Amino acid sequence: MQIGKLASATETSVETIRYYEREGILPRARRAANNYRDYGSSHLERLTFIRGCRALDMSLDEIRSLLSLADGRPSDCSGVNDLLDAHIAHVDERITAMLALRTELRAMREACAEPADMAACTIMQRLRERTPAEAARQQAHVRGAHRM
Amino acid sequence: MQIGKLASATETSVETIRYYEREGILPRARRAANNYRDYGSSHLERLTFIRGCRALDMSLDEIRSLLSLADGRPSDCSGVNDLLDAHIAHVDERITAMLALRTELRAMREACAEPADMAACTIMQRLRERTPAEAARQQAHVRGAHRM
DNA sequence: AGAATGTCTGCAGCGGCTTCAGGGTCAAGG
DNA sequence: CCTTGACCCTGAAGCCGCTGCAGACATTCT
Repeated sequence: MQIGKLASATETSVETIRYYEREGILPRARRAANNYRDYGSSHLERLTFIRGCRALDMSLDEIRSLLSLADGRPSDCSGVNDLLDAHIAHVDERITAMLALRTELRAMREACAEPADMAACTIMQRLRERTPAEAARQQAHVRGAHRM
Repeated sequence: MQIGKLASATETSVETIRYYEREGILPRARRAANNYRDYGSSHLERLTFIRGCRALDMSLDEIRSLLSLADGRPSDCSGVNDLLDAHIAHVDERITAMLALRTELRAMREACAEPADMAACTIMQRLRERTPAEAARQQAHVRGAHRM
């Protein structure tokens, strides 16, 4: 199977597949005589798995962990459960932060129901008056990434 | 005011302030004789505004728009309202996506309540069986960025 | 004089791609 | 045989919003 077929079969772009290979998350394909990548069903399965995890917003590192847990010596799946729990907790945090954000945004927006003069615009006023402390309270978990 | 003081007054890192200057979102400070940046109250206000917007998860481009709306010829604030509406809509989309994501993750996790054999782990099974179509449904709005 | 602290510039790195430049390969049609 | 077009290749740069680092200069304190 050429890369284009694998791409359409998994609804992944060709570039993303090459990126996954560079990242070592998708094993290298063997090459045909013309140097084209040649994929088999194991690649298809692996990539399907990866894309499924990505759709659940796992990081490539989380996926790597999952894959190595799966490939490891026969064991129970408690490591998998733990990883999922941690991921769910992370998603929870983001949801909480985003809900608080929305509440605040809506409150601001409603305070300025009918367009006023720019100088009198309550939205702009509130933005100007924000203290760092207020601002800081939000910041933390809004952004999606898995940084710490 | 030196950059360090501005940084602590706004709870922003020194590097971020210099970054904002490079990006042209914070005007350049005049320089003291020793080439140190020297900030006044207008910079403090501007940076406070910027950080407030960032805490509301606006992109630097959105903030730029807001600032140019504010600096533009005396007008009403309907442009500001529109921008806020668009931003709120965007936040809504992300929340919806994240809630769906959480529902799915929880369902997966619960299906594998007590750790089983890896081969039998329902979590791993579901990850393996995911179709691209299923995966695609989520993808879209989970990620935070303002790309289209 | 030396140490600690602050500032300066410029550049590289993060994640997860996406895009681009500049090429090679191959099957179908004229 | 030659062209067209669809596919493939590599390597590097760009996206966002920072963050961190290296190496140098300034200032202040002891």
